[in-house]
Amino acid sequence: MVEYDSHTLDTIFHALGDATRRAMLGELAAGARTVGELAEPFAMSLAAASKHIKVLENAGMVRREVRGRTHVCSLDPMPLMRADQWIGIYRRFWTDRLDLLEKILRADDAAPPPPENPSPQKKENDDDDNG
Amino acid sequence: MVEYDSHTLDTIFHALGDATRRAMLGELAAGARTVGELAEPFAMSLAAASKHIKVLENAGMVRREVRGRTHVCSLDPMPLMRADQWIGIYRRFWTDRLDLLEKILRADDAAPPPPENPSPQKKENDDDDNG
DNA sequence: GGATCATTTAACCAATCGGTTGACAATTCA
DNA sequence: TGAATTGTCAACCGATTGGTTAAATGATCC
Repeated sequence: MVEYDSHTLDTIFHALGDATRRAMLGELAAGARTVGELAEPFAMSLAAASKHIKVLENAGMVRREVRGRTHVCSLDPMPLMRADQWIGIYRRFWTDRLDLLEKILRADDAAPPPPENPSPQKKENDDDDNG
Repeated sequence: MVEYDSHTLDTIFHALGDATRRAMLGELAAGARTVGELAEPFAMSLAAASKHIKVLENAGMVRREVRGRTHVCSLDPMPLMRADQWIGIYRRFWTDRLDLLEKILRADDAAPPPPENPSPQKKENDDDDNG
């Protein structure tokens, strides 16, 4: 059984909740980068970028190797794996939904279209509650 | 090609970055719940819980159906699918790492231990660490 | 109609966030 | 040695967050 430390997930998801940090991870996916290289694409001070990197580092997604006066950062994917595992609990919900959609589309294709029913009331398929 | 609207991902990951909200999603995975039911397990005011629900709703993960004076919430998994797709880009990084680890462990099992690797010195804790 | 229930809204508060600038530390180069 | 490079740290700022309480809204019950 996978154990999810909620504080750890807090920091992981919080780190992912910022486009700058996600872009930094994307850059690191292509290989190791110095702090300056990671900061360069963004219209912000080096200090601000440095803070973002620290957030990623605290979340465990970035490792840092101090090499002389430069800090070389690299991706550690394990926290992303943790996040993926958490989300994975819900995978069946969207696969179920997509399967159902596919089935409906296929039936639509084969049969004349049923009368439109855009109302919020659920009709014949109200047995798909997820309980 | 999947397109990732960065603001959407911001709100999704931000919504997931709070243990209360993740617990609410877990509850909703078991079926629809009223606002009061969702709020009940938490040591906070109903108003605070209502705000959390609104964050989830704005992120698209919770749908609300007003039924008389009660609001019935249900899970919409599609934003979780979006988050999963974004994280999925990095999947190969951790699977590669786990594959490598497995290979090393297998070799370790069959042969005498190789010289320590060049990373920062770790105390040897090679006791039964079941991954 | 009036009380009660379910929930939102408004106003407020302290803490955190994401950014700035300026000073500092360490390393490298001339 | 002195100057430039690389990056962090500290202090500050305005916006947002996560919580509170009190009041308001709307539906239901008697």
